Amino acid sequence: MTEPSSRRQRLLSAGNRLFSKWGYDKTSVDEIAAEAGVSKGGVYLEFADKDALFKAVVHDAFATYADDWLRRFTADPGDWSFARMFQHSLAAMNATPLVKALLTRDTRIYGTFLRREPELLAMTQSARSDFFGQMQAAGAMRRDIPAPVLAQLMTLIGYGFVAGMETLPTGSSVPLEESLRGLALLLDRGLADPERSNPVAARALIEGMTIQVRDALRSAPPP
Amino acid sequence: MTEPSSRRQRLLSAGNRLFSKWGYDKTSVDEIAAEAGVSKGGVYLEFADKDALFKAVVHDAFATYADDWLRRFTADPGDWSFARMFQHSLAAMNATPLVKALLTRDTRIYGTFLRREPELLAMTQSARSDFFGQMQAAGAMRRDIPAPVLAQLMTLIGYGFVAGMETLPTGSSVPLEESLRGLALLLDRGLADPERSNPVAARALIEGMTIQVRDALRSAPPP
DNA sequence: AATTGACCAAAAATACGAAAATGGTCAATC
DNA sequence: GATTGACCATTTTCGTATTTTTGGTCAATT
Repeated sequence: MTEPSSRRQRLLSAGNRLFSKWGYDKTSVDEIAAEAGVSKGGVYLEFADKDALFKAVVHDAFATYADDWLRRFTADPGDWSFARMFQHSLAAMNATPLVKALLTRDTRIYGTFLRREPELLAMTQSARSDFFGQMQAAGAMRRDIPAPVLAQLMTLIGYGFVAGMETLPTGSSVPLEESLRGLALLLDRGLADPERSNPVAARALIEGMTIQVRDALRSAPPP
Repeated sequence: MTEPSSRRQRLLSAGNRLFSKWGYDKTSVDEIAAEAGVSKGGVYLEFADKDALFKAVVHDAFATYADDWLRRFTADPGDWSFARMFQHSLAAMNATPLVKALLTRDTRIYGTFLRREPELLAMTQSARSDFFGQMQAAGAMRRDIPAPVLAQLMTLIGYGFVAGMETLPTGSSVPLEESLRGLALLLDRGLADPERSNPVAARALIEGMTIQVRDALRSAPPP
C-alpha cells in the first residue's frame, strides 16, 4: 500500500509531471489541481500563486537531481575521480527533465518565466573555476590549462552532452550512458596532472564539492 | 580596385549575407536582388527558384568553411594531430554562420527549409566512426573506447562548443579561441594511445581525411 | 477550520476579412 | 540576346471583433 502523500507533495508531483510535459505557459493551475486531486482553491492554500508553485517544483527537481547524482556516484565501483563525478552529474541532469530543460534554455518548458526571473539560471552554474584552481593546487589536475578555461571547457562539454543528445540526428545508436562512460575515460586521462598525482587530496576535494552542491540545492528556496 | 564579380557571385554573396541575418523565410528574393544590384528577373536567369539559390548559398558556405578550416590548420605551427584538426574545424564552423546554424538546427535561419529537405543535415555528419577505427588501427588513438563511441563523443563535444557559446551565460569571459586551445590540449592527451604512438601514420590519416572532407564539400551540389 | 468550486476580470486563443508582401513569369526594353 | 520590372495568383501579415481560457478570489459547504 502507498503512503498517503501530503497535499503539498501531490501538488509538487503533479506540477512536475505537467510542467515537464507542457511547460509553464501551457499548464494551467486547474489542470495541476485536477491531476493532484485537489480543488483549485487548495492550490492557493498551499502556494501564493502559480509562480511560487513553479519555483517550488523546480527547486524540488534540483533536489532530486542532486540526490540522483550522488546516488549514481556512490553506486559506481570505479574511482572517486572528477571525471566520474562529472559523468554522473550529466547522467543525473539528463534524467531530470526540468533540470535538463533549464540547462538547455528550453523555452518550450520555461516559457515566459526565464525572462521574468533570469536569476534562476544561476542554479546551472555548477562548474566554478575556483574549484578547478583548488584541484590544480592539490595536484589533482593538470596546470597547463588555466582554471577559468577548464571551467568553460567542462561547461561547454556538459552542454553538448545534455543538449546535443536530443537535437542531433536521431539514429545515433550509441546510448547516452555509454557515451558518458567514454567521456569519463577521456577526461580521466586528459585532465590528469602527468607529473604529480594526488588521489587522496583529489578525493577529498571532490567529495567536499559534491556534498556542498547537494546541500546547496537541497536548502530552502529564496523568499 | 575590386574585381567586378559575376552576377552569380554577387547573388551568392548577397544571399549569404541576408540569409545569415534574417533566415530563409524572412528573406525575400526582391531583397536579395536589390542587395546584389540585380533585377528580380536576373535572379531567375541564374537560379531555378528560391530553393536553388538557397541551396547554392549553403553549399558555398560549406566550401568557405572547409577552406577556412584547412587555412587555420596549416597556419597553426603546432602538431598535425587530430585534436588540432578538430580544434580548427570548430573554429571555422563557428566563423561561418550558415554552417553554425545548420549544426545547431537554428530554425530562425533554416526556417521551413529543413522540414522539406532534411537530407541537408547529412552535411553535418562529419565525425564518421570509420575514421576513428582507422586511427585506432594505425596506433594513433586509444583503443579502449569503441570507435562509434569516439565518434559520438566528438560529435557531442563539437555541438557543445558551437551551440553552447551563444546559449550559455553571456559573461563567460573566456573567448572561444582560448577554449578551443584548451580543448585541443585535453584531447591530445585524452585520446592518445599510451602504449604505441605513431605520429607519421596519424598525420597521413588526418591529412587524407581533411582533404577528403574539403573536396567533398567543394564538389558540385547534388542535382 | 479546512476545503471546495462557482464566479470574475484579465488575458489569450480564434475567426476572418482587408491589405500587404512574396515567388515566379514574361512582354517590353536595352 | 541579355536584362528588366510591371504584373499576377497565392501566401502571409495585420487589424479587430468575438469567444475561450486562465489566474486568482471568496461565499458556501463539509
